[in-house]
Amino acid sequence: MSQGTQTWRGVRNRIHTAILNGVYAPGAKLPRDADLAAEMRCARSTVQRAMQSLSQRGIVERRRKRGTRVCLQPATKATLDIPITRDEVESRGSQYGYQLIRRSTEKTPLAVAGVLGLPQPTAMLRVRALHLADGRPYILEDRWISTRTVPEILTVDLASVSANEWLVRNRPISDCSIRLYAEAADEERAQYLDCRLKDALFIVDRSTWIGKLPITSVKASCAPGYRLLTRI
Amino acid sequence: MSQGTQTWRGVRNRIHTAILNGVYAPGAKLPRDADLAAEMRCARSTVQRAMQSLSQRGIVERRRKRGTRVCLQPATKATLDIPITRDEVESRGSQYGYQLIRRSTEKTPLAVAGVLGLPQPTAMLRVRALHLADGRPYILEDRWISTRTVPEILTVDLASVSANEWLVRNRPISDCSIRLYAEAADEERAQYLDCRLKDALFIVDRSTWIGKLPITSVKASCAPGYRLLTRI
DNA sequence: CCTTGGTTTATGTACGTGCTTATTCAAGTA
DNA sequence: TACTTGAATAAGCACGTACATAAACCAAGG
Repeated sequence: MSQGTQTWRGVRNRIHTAILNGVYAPGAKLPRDADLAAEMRCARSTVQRAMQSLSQRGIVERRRKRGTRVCLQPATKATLDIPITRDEVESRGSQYGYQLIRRSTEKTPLAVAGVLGLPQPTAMLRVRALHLADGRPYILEDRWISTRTVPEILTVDLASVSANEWLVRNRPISDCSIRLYAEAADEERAQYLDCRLKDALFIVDRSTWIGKLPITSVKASCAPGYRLLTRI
Repeated sequence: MSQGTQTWRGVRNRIHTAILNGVYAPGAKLPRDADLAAEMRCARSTVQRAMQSLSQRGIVERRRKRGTRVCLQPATKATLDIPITRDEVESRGSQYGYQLIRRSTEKTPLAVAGVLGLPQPTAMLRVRALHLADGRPYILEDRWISTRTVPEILTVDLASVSANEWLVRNRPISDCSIRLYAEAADEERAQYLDCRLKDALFIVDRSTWIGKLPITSVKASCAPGYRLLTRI
């Protein structure tokens, strides 16, 4: 039964194609799991497994008691991998380099306090650093780290190990929010990234928390030519 | 036992914190499911459910016979929703508008044939269109559609319904590849997007297939100020 | 007519069993 | 030495049952 109708993938595909063929219109309610199971001649748990996959993909929506319905607004769901920068560079076969630019303690700007959910600007550790690939600028990061949540960061030698790496390897996170956008290079970034003023930069703005406690917020400016790809 | 150790979330959290606390180092092998289940006093299937979640998040890697090991290269995994542009605009509370710019049949450039996996440039339907939010330019799309895979597209009135919408609502896809990057506005895009030459544009370059057959490849240039956010 | 509280219903979760399948490892063979 | 074969192993899957929980529905009471 490698591909048969009895496997949860098979059941998922049958339900999916039924939806795509209009057997169940967008917004329509599907039969209850038990009935589908009977129809498909499989166990309810197999239908459940199939439905789990379909709802993760945003194809159906399931609510207790309300039942299962076909999503009204289909959206492409894509998964992004944002690895540690060192790993990203090395997996491309390049030589990784890292350079600390500045380390200071400052009050967060309102925007940073805002995304981190802080009621008011707070003093945090600010770290600016440059990641290099084969000696050429790759990503310039401007990072704020909460010294309340991560006091140990003050004892780390950020000239030899990047905050990026140290945090990922030492601090669990429970929540993460990412904003992606484009921005023109200002003078400082043009200098560090070795590009021209107003060149289009790809920006990855990421904040992380453990529970409700903010850990860090980074604005990563990627050198021109950078591309972020989705996984499958 | 809403939060107890017997629920799969509970088990997942216990295993996760054990990993984070270094009980299982990166790359290390975890006990087999059955042993973990005994240790946690739960069924093996509960451990399986927990592991399913952990491996989806990229925290552990599971292979038959090889067992479960902690991932070596932790990467933040984020999920992007790319909705139909109309839905995106309307869910922000704006008025959606759409305007067809040009519709033609041309041979695909090498780059487009390349991402779609075609051995050589092929004639396809090319559609350029502008999506508007509250009457202002929002996204300019330059789309190629395979008339071999989707011949019906030739009969669709693309002046009244966007290809984006028609395809999503009428054509199932099995694979999708997305590239995100930044690019400077050229003269044509500056004109349509009502911005200045060389302004930084956020680009979403997306290709879709059904099986091995290419459906469409779009390069969407977003108006300055556009931000793509991750879901949760 | 509105509130309230119980009943019903459909999904969510837990468990244990039995079987399948990919992979490794070691022994045996050319 | 290299290549094949087979046994052992650990995850993957399917099933059936039992119970938990959220939400919708309905009926009784103020």
